[in-house]
Amino acid sequence: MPNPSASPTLRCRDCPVKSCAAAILNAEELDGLSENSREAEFSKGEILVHEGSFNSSIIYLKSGLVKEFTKGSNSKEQIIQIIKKHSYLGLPSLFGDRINRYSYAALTDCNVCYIDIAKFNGLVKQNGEFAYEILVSVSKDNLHNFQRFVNQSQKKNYGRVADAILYFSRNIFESSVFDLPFTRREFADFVGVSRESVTRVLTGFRQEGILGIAGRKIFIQKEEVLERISRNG
DNA sequence: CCATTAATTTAGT
DNA sequence: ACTAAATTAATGG
Repeated sequence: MPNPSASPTLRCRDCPVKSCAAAILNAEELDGLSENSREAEFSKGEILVHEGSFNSSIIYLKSGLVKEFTKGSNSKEQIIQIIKKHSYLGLPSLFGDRINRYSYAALTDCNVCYIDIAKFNGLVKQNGEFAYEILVSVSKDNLHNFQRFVNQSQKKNYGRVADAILYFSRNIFESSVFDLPFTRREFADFVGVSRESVTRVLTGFRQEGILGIAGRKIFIQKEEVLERISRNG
């Protein structure tokens, strides 16, 4: 028996990792979805979508971590957000635009489903509950992101880095020990601080005994202090 | 396939 | 900007 990846594609109705929205769909709708989606794998570092490209499908992230980013006018990269598994990529530029406004790159190996955009739009138009779930996720992202950006813009380097560490710990990994999915460069692009400052702040935190750091491995030793730094900027 | 080495990327100052 | 370390790609067996 050759290769298992040649096995028949998993039908959407059998998918064990359906999104909240897809969980709403009935059997026929799911079968319709199956006919309009393709699975694909990406390995760490690969680009899933390039900013500026046509928007021909929506991507559902079955597993892995993805960064959503864009280039500012100074052509510096800005990471908008980290996207966890079981959510869609490309929703911000789905409605009312044919162009992807952001790029997406795999931070870890990923499994995704490409969903034809016409099919996806069709479901949104036909099924109010499906559309509602999509709206919920778009709105939540919006709130979270704006809150992060507002906080960020009001803080200095130490506060921004502390914020990001807490963000990873609480929102992404739900643990006080984790592997940063970022290079220092990416970390800098995420928090809007220079690469040098990121390492300065991190070694500062380590020297104060707030964090343990070994390469990309982080463990939080004094969460209260991090919170205080985050609050006071 | 594995082991070396060369090249590129990353981290820290 | 520069150096050292680490990661990745290329080469040869």
